[in-house]
Amino acid sequence: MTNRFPLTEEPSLRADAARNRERILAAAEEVFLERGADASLDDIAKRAKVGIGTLYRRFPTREALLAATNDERLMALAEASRGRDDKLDPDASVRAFVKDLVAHASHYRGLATALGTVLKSGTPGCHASGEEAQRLLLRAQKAGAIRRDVSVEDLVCMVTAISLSIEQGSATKSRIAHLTDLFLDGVGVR
Amino acid sequence: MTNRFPLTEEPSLRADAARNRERILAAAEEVFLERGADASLDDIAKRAKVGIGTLYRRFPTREALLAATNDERLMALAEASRGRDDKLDPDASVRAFVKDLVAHASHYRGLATALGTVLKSGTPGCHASGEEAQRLLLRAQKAGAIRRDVSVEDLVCMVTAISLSIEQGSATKSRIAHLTDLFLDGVGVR
DNA sequence: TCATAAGTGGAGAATTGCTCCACTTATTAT
DNA sequence: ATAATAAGTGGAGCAATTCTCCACTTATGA
Repeated sequence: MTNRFPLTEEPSLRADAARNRERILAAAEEVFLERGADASLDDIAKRAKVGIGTLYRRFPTREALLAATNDERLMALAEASRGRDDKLDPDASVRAFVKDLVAHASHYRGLATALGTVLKSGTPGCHASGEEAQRLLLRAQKAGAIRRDVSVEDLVCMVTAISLSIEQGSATKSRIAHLTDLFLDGVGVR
Repeated sequence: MTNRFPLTEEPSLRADAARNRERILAAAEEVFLERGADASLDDIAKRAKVGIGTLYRRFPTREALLAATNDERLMALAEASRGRDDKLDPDASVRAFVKDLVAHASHYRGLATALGTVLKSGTPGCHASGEEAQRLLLRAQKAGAIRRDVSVEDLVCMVTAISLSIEQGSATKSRIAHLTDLFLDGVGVR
């Protein structure tokens, strides 16, 4: 019962096209991981054993491809959050979610920079994690754990910032935790 | 008595080379402003009426050119901060400095992303603003206005994040101010 | 089995980054 | 002034990359 459609395309693809789509996504995942978000799209097409034209037909822009490759992970992230929030108080839920998102954005080089665009792309996973963020935020605000004037965009901005600083060199685990806590303290009530 | 050397080069350049260097910097400033930090270096060379080889000889990487074009502004920023801090309390000084830096990083598209690299480039202006940030931070920490566990890198990280979110669309003045205040609240003492 | 809509692949044009080196020019010593 | 030379110049050219276009191939359902 988990999404009957391949991933995002509603007007079901022809069998071979769907197969190629998956091949491209798998290849993109690998190549992005090895070379970062600005890897050559030709490389991805080659690894998927597909013409470059096919890749462009299915994913007109690099962002579309990035969004698609991140879709599953974002969906999982949203589900994980929903699945645990009766075990955590509102504040801790938000913290956990943000930390997950930071980990996600640091999955490979360049993803952090693209995160804002990716999250706006509207694929199911992006949508789900956006909704989840909204839900967590509201809950925490009702509980008085987070300031009223903080928006989901603010949270995304934080995650981007932390992930970027991780990318740009000084990337110790403790520093990540420090930055995350620092920023999360900032959005807390005074 | 304001720096006798062109800008950063110690082993004084030949007259024509120094002239060309200035022409490149002026052209780069214009082109970056029009087209963003990822503008074509060929365009810059053309506008400066200089061969592309000359540009590369003087600025081996795009980062070097970016750093050089931002050097003067960063120096001015540091000086402005030094010049006003007896009029402001430690907390307000830091806030003003950070807001200036955000404005600087939003000067053209792409600069925010490069800010971290630029600030590490070691040109006089970068060094001066780094020192000033350190000084302001220490002062505010001694006064108990800012948490002890906040570093200059944390501040840079904040500035990058805010500037990035400005670049990525939603860029109202009020939002900039909001984000800046939000983050600055985060680094304050509890 | 066939008509055709859907899909494919890759040649090629356009852009950009960057190197290399044959030439030109400023500077210094005489 | 002039010659020697160190410093500087320009741009041809190669390599990498993005993206378009269209002649061909293939899945599908009637």
